[in-house]
Amino acid sequence: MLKEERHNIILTEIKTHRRVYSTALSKLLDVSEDTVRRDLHELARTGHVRKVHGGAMVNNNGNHLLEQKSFSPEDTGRMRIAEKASQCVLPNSVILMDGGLINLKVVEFLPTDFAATIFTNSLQVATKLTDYPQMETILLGGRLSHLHRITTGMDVIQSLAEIHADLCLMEVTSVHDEVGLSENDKDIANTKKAMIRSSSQVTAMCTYDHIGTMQPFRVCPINAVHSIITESEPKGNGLESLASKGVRIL
Amino acid sequence: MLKEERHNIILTEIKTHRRVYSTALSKLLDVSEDTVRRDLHELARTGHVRKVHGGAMVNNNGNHLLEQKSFSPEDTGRMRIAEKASQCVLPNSVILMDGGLINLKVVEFLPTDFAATIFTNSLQVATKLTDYPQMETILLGGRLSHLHRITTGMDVIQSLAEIHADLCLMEVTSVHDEVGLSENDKDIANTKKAMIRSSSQVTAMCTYDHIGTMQPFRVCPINAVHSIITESEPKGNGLESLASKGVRIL
DNA sequence: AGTGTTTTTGCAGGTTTTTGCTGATTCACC
DNA sequence: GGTGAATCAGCAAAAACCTGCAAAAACACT
Repeated sequence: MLKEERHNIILTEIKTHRRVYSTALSKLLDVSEDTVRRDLHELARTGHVRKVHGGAMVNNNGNHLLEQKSFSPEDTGRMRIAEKASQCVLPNSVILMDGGLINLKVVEFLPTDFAATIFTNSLQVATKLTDYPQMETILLGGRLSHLHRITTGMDVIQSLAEIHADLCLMEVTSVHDEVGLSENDKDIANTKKAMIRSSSQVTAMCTYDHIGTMQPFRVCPINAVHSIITESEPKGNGLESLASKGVRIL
Repeated sequence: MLKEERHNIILTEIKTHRRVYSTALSKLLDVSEDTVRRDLHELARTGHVRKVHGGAMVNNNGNHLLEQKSFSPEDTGRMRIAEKASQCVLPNSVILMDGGLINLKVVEFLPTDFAATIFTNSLQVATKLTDYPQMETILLGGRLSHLHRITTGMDVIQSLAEIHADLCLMEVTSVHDEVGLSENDKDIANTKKAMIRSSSQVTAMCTYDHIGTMQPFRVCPINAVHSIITESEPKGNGLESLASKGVRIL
C-alpha cells in the first residue's frame, strides 16, 4: 500500500471517529505500529491531525469551524441519534436500513472495517457502504423515487418478503403515542410496513420535535417498534407515555 | 506496445483505482519497472497524475472542470463514445444500462428533461438519473459489488428475466471478432449475459484499444450484439472483420 | 537498400526511502 | 514510586529510485 493511501485512510478514520488508536490503525492497515506513528507524526507536522499519546485526534484549528458551520442545530440532533443508533449495530448482524440522513450518518459512525450484512433501499446509504470493505451490501431493487433517492413500490416489498433481518433501523417523520408511526407519502409508508415485517427488532429514529406529531399514512402502531431513539436523554423528556407502551427509549 | 497505449492504460488504471503501483503496472504492461517509472514521470510532468514513492495517484488539484478540459486521449475517447451512444437513445423508449464511466456520461449527454424508462444495476447511473425528473428509473436490486458500484448475482439476473428493454447500452472491456465480448469478472459476465437476453437491441461500447482483446469470461458471441461503438470513425479503422459478421459499427 | 540519428528500453551500479526491529526511555495511571 | 504500554533513536534489510550506458528499434535522409 502506498504511504499516501495510508494517510488518506487515517484521515477518514479520524474524521469519522474524531480520534484513532495507533494499535487499531496498525491492524487495519496491516503495518507495524512504528509505521503508524511515523504516519501520524507526518500528518501532525502538516497540521492535519493532532498527535496524542496512543494515537491522534482531530485538530480544532480553523478548518474544523467550517464543517461546524454547515451543520444546522437540527443536524447535531441527528448526529446524536445516529451515534446512539450505531451502537445498536452488532458486528456480523443483518441490518435493514431505509433512507434518510440519519441512516447515512449511522454508517459513518461505524468503523470502516466493520463487518455486517446491510439491506437497504437507499442509494446514498449503499454508495456510502462501498467504502466499507467488510460489509455485505444488498440493494433492494425497484422504482427509484428521485426525490428521496430510495426505491419503493411492489418490487421492494416483494424483495423484503424474501428476507429477514436482525434489526431494522428506520427513520420516521412522525411518532405519536396513539397513532403510532406515520408518514406523508403512501409509497414510503408501505415500504416501511414491509420492512417491519422482515425484521426481528425495529428501532425507530426520530428527532425530538417530531415526537407527538402525526401524518396521513400510518406505518404501524407504537408497540410494533421495540426502541425509539431521539437526540435527548432517555429520562425526563416527556416520553413516558411511549415507554408505558413497552417501547424502549434510547 | 506503443508508449501511448501504455500511457492510456495507466490512466484508466489510475482513474478506476485512484492509484497505481509501479510493480503492478510492470507486470500488467509486461515492461520493466524502469519503463513504468519513466512513463509515470512523463504523465506527472504533463500533469495527468501525481507521482509518489512506489507508484502514482490521481491528482485532484482543484475542480473537475479542469479535468474535463485537459483530458487524456482515453477520456475524450470515452466522451466521444458516450456522445454517439446518447444519440441512439430514443425518447420514451425503455433502456437497459449497466455500470461504467461511459454509461454515466451517456446520461450526462441527454437533456435534463429527457423522458425514458431506464433499468440499471449501477449505483452511479441511478444517482445521476435522480436529476432527470422525466425519467422513470428502475434499480435492479441485488448484492452490491463495492468495487464497481453495481449490483450483480442471482437477484439481478432474476429481475432481468422479468423485464424487457428496447435497447441495452453495455460497456465492455474486450471485443474480439472470434471470441466475441468478454470480461475479467465472472459475476459481471453473467449479469451482462442476462441483460442481453432481456433486450431487443444490444449496443456494445468499447474503447478502440480494447478491440481485438479477450478476457477469461465470455459474455456472448459477436453476432449477439447489433452495434458496436468506439471513439474512432466507423470506416477504415480495421474493424471490417467485425462488420463482416453483421455488426453495425458506429 | 544504406547510413547516420534519435528514441526507446532494459540493465548494472550506487543512492535514497521506507519499514520493521531492538533496546532504551518516557508516559499514563494506579 | 512501580508497571505496562507507548514512544523514540538508531540500525539494517528491502524496496524503490536514479544515473549512465549500450543494444535495439524506429526514423530520416540519401
